[in-house]
Amino acid sequence: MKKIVLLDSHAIIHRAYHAMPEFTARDGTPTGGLFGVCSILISTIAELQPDYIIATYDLPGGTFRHEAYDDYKSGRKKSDPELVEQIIKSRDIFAAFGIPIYELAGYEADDMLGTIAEILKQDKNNQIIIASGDHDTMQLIEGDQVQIMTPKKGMSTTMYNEQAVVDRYGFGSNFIPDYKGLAGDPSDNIKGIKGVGAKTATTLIVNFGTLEDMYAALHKDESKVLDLPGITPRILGLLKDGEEDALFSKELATIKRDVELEFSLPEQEFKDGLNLATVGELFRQLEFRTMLDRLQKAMGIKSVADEISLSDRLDIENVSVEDALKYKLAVHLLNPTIADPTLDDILAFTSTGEFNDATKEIEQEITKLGLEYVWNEIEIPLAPLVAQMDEQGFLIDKKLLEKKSKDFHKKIDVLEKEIHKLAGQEFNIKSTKQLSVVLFEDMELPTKGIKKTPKGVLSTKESELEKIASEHAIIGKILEYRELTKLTSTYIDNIIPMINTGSGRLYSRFLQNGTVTGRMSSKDPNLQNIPTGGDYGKEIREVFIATPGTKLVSCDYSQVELRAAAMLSGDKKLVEVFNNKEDIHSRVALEMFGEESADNRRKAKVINFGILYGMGANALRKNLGVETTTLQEARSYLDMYFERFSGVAKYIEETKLSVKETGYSETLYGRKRFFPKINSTVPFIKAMEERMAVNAPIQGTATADIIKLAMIDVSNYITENKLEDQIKILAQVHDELVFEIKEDIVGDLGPKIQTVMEAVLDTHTPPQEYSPVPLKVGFSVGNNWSELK
DNA sequence: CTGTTCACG
DNA sequence: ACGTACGTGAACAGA
Repeated sequence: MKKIVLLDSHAIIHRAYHAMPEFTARDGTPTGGLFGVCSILISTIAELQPDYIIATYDLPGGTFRHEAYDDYKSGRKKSDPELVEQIIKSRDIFAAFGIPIYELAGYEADDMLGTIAEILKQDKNNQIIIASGDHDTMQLIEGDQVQIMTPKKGMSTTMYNEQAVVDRYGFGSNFIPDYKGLAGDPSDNIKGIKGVGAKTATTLIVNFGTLEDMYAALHKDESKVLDLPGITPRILGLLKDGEEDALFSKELATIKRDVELEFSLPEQEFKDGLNLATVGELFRQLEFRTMLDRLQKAMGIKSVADEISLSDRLDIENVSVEDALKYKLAVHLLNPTIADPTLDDILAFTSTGEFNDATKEIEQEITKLGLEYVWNEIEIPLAPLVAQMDEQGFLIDKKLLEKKSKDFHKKIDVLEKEIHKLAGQEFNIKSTKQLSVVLFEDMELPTKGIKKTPKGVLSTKESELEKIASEHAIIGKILEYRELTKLTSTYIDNIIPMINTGSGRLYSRFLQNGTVTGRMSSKDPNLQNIPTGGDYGKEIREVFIATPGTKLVSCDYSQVELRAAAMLSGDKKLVEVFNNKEDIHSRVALEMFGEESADNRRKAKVINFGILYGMGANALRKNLGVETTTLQEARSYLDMYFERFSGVAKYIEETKLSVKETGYSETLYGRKRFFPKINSTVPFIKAMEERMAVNAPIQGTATADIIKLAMIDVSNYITENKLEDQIKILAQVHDELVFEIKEDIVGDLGPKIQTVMEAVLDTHTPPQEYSPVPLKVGFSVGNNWSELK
């Protein structure tokens, strides 16, 4: 079975042009319509996975229909020059994709579609899908073999087969020209019979079939027509008078299927003929940065957009891929605000545009800033491991996930109905704007103490809605609805199509240089924010399963950020607590409140985490609970903490001072983050820079340097002991590594990995003085991700 | 595209 | 008087 997609290029471009904002490239050329065409093309590829794609075009100038009828399509506005320009350029897109174009003077794209479909359907092994912007082409539908894909609201689409046409019109697709002959089609300025509308036309077709058959019957015996419901003597008169109009209109509305054109399927299937380098080059010219990535996703190619364009360009520069990657890592260390730098970011280091000149400059900068350690000992050795992790993927129980999708949708439907009932009206609960109006204007719920969004609308975020939860039962329902729709759309429905149909695994992309603090990030999908908490979170983690014969293992660093804070600050008590293996939150509670009750420990925990982020009194109060804590109390807690843990206070002050002098703060291994606005005269900006400057070394030491070193050491352990087939790293979640380990060896290997991870500071002596603190790694085993931790 | 909300560490 | 606790990615609405 071959799936062949026929594109009505004009319809697609018109739709794309009007649906998209007015993009322009840097040189001012309009590209919005072209962007839309690429998007539609890519989503069509993703959805249908066609074996062949063929495009058709209208040519400028009249068609045989204009010759027959002066007013054909005369009601249409003339196209904008911007649109015309993009129609011409759109041919380049199809050319780059290797999609053949069919067109013929005197005929419309529809006639090409009709003719090509007619030829292709002779082979019953061909399935033909006509992607069209409007409903004109419906008449070409035939059973399930020839179907139409038309746009729905927004960018989504609907498929029509024969049954869908019958459901919609009440008759088969072959009667659509007859229908237009009677009822007309205002969009093409086809008149039909004046006074005959959709209802009458449908009645007549259902009873008589084609126009010709209807008129034959009518000429024979008018009473048969008059017997039909809704057909009055007046309408009969219209039909008799309009016979010529009707037959002419039908002719205009009939798509040709026998245009003389030489057609043959391309020699290669679409995916084999596609040259990514060519398409990539076109996207670069058009400045569509994300498009190549989307195309590769659509085609199920597991590789990175940048890598393709990179290797493509490297041929020209004669530079190895390894070198390019290595210097991209260096560029990120020099300017961590650039996430995942490109070749251009490397070349920006020199005015000559020569790769080799740029590398000389970059190396000097790395040395000057003392970044050699992070670059050579952490980032470079890590790169191949991240690539391995990307390729490994995570096995998913797709059946179970699909079942959960159904269950969750059922619950959502019930909640939606309840919410609409309680509100006394139907509205889009997902729209914060609509929700705000319904709750605070229509239902007049109290607005006192409810914060506004920056745009001045009353906020509907969870923390605000909780304030009025007791006022009305609808609030609880809304919060539950939110939770459920969020989880369902993000972690169920959007994950299902990302599961590789061959391996059943889910492949995320981990970026080793994706964040300013040196942390990794994960995307498409993000495996670092899969829900943990609650019943629903558990349900989602259940579908991440171990490959048969293996177990999932999680090794997570316990309180690694607080330990990093201890190492960096050298605070006596903090270091002592970790060295004595005490419970840090209890100890802080004891120091601050004199006793370690459960509630004091909870408070201490909030304070501990807040300190890491540079929290102020207001924020502390909010997190401890505004009901139970006054601002005074919050202030005194902070004062007390800094008094008892004066080493931490000193570290914070010293960090701020040194950032003002050097412009950066740094991690234990010398990774830098730069703060150009630290001396800002705007108090808020300055304060924010200071908080970030204090947090960056802590976050960076713990969840960038240490975990990255752990990945390297674990990997070395695996290679040294030839365990490559026994254990795989599946994911990194900042302070946690998730592995898949062969069942029979997991009992031995698990603890070994744990030991390796706990030893990273000993294995890699930091390039600067610090106060050593032991690292602790937790360990858990299970058959799915929900059983871990 | 931007703004809002919310999932994770 | 208040958007002032750090770092992410993603979905959705609305323009």
